[in-house]
Amino acid sequence: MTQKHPDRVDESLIALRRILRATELYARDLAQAAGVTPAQLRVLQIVGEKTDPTAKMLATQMGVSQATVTALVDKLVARGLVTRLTSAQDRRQTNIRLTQQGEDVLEEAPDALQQRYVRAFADLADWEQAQLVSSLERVAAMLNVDDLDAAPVLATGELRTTKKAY
Amino acid sequence: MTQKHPDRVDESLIALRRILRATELYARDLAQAAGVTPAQLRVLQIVGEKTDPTAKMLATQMGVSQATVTALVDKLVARGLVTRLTSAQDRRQTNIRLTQQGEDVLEEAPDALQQRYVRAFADLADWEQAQLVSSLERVAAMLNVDDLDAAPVLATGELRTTKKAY
DNA sequence: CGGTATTAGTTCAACAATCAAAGCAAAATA
DNA sequence: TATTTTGCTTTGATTGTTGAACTAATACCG
Repeated sequence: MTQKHPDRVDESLIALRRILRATELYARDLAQAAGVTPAQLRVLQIVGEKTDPTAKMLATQMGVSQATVTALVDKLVARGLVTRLTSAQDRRQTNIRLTQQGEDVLEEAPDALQQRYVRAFADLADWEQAQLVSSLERVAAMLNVDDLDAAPVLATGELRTTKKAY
Repeated sequence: MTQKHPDRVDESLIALRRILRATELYARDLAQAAGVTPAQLRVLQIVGEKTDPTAKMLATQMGVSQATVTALVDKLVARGLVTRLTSAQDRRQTNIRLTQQGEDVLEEAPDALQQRYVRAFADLADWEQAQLVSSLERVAAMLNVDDLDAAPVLATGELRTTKKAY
């Protein structure tokens, strides 16, 4: 395929990088405002979205080891933001649940970045919204890590030697 | 303005989170493959992009304190990947420069994620590329990224603009 | 000039995040 | 029942991170 605008891939990468950087930097301020660390806030957010996730689910979702989740949950328990519940179905499992205090912390987290985004999104025309969703989902699919994980060994060597001039 | 499709903002947020998660998770694998930690790889990448940045510039770009940069650079110096140079103009400043070994590490980082993205991007039709760039830049603007110069680098993968060899 | 303030960077002490390895208890399997 | 697997915790170690105190160089101001 002929590439008419070789700069575009750079432009898209730059925009992506700016998005990543903005969200990453903001995550720290947000966590600090919530009175917890960024990693702890991530746990709180996931626990708030799912219903009583297990430690395993948290580890998978966050991409860290179970040992790390144990340490993080320990601290959240010590702060009274979550509780551990031994699963009735499988007593090896531990469900993590928000306490009222934990819900309050999530509730009061002033997620200005997301709010600003939501507001700006709402101001777009209908077709612009549709296009944005379509583009973001396409990028997400293009970055899909699951596919990378499916063939890790093949990826490295094959992709590096492939000279895909564009 | 009337919102005809209230689900769309959620869809876009979900897609954004997938993008963030994919890049974050992949960053660790990439750093491990490069033989350094994620934070250290970020330093290497920034040093590789700019020309002899100061510690202050690194701290600003990464969004961390100078003390953190000092610690990170210490380890990279110990591994022989960068060197410290006292600035001639302002002898308070320290410029960080890649060693040959540091350049090698960057060069050999098997950034499969970015390569995958670039290849997928290249396969898009011309108008699709244009739409994608437009959407991503719009999102970046919506996040109010009045940011400094972002390099065309995705997560931890380096884009070699001079060679165009993905 | 000389004195003071600012800036760049390091050091230090403390805490948070992270993981591998080992261990333990419960469930699954044979 | 015996063995294996699974889910989680504990332990021990390393890295990342910061604020505060410190040094050195530059800038500012009378």
